[in-house]
Amino acid sequence: MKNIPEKSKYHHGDLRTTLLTVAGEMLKEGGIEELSLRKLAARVGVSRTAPYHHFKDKNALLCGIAESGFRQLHQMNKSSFNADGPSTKEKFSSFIHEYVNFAKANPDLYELMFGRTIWKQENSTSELRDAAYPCFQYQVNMTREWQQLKLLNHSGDESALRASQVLWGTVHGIAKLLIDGIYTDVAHVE
Amino acid sequence: MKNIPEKSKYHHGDLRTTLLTVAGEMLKEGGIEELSLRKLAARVGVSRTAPYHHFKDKNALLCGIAESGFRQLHQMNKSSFNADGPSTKEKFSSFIHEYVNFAKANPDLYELMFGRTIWKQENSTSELRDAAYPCFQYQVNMTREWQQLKLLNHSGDESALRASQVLWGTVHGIAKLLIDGIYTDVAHVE
DNA sequence: GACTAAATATGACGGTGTCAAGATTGATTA
DNA sequence: TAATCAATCTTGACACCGTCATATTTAGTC
Repeated sequence: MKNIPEKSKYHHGDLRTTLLTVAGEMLKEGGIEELSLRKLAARVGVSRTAPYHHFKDKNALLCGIAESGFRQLHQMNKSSFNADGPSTKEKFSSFIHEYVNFAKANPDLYELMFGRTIWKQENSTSELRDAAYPCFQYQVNMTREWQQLKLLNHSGDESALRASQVLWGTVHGIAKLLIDGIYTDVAHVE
Repeated sequence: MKNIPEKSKYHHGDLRTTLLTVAGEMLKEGGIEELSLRKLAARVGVSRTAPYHHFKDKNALLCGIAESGFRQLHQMNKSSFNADGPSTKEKFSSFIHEYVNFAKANPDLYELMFGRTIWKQENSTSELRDAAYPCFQYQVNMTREWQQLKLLNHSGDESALRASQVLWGTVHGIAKLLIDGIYTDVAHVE
């Protein structure tokens, strides 16, 4: 796992990355309320204030976690959309499934990514936005193609942006209902 | 506003209700992270531990807030659905608008009501469930009627429950996107 | 009027985010 | 090589927070 450490003790060498990784683990284990900077620092084996040299805030740390979540999601979408084998329709279906499964597999991460905590007010880091917006944009692009291929209702003057918002809204809503345990089956999506 | 107090000082007389009201105000003002039991108690003019005689937990207080939110939403749906004047189609449209506007007007309350905080694990109070489930059920019933009136696609063996889940998921997703400021216009919903 | 139970208050404990000031180290440069 | 410096990490401190145990006050009841 670790190849660089084992040398010094004082300087960790790769604290920022380690913090993000371990924080992600803690988020998955106990949800966001179990994620404290102090416990995180203890778990990494570093003093309580060490993280402050890599993240301005707890909020900045959360933004960092969400950021990597968006990159992961974006990557997932790309490889799903650009797959060679399956037909467009199959790829569309698999996109939906993958999206919802991502949310279901990482409920707390998903809630963090799309929740109010990091987005409201001026909380969002510029790095977060740099990771999230391309991800959003990619979904708009996907929607545009699906529209052109008549896979989606291109009713009237519906722009790709609006269609994407509706489509994404639907998927997002279903994902959230799924996360909160009200909806349990992923078998039917269209 | 207040008619009962001004008598004793030690016994508030209606603490539980007051706590819920003021907590709701604080939620609206500063979001959930600005809502602490201590500040709430101070604002109400009572000691820090007084609320514990009316709510077991902070979580129980949050459940109480969400509970009244669900009752409000349920009431809104009922009066919208049972209105006399407008046609069914108009009522359907107004239901959607009202729902989304409710979310937009009370973003933090909405996030609390449908968020992970109070629903995950065993956090939800039985009183909360007693307020929320009928609200959910009512939406299913509304959907069933709309289906029967051919206002919604009754494609194949789609049950009312499933249709409701999809419809509600869509509206919910759009509402959340709206709250987080990505989506700004409420003009087009169908 | 005495008693009981509910409502409120005070004190204390461990946990949290974060700032300020000092200690340690790796890299730079003279 | 030796000195310097900036980055990194630590320790100490502060103000919050949720919550428990205990004492105090009051309202209602017999």
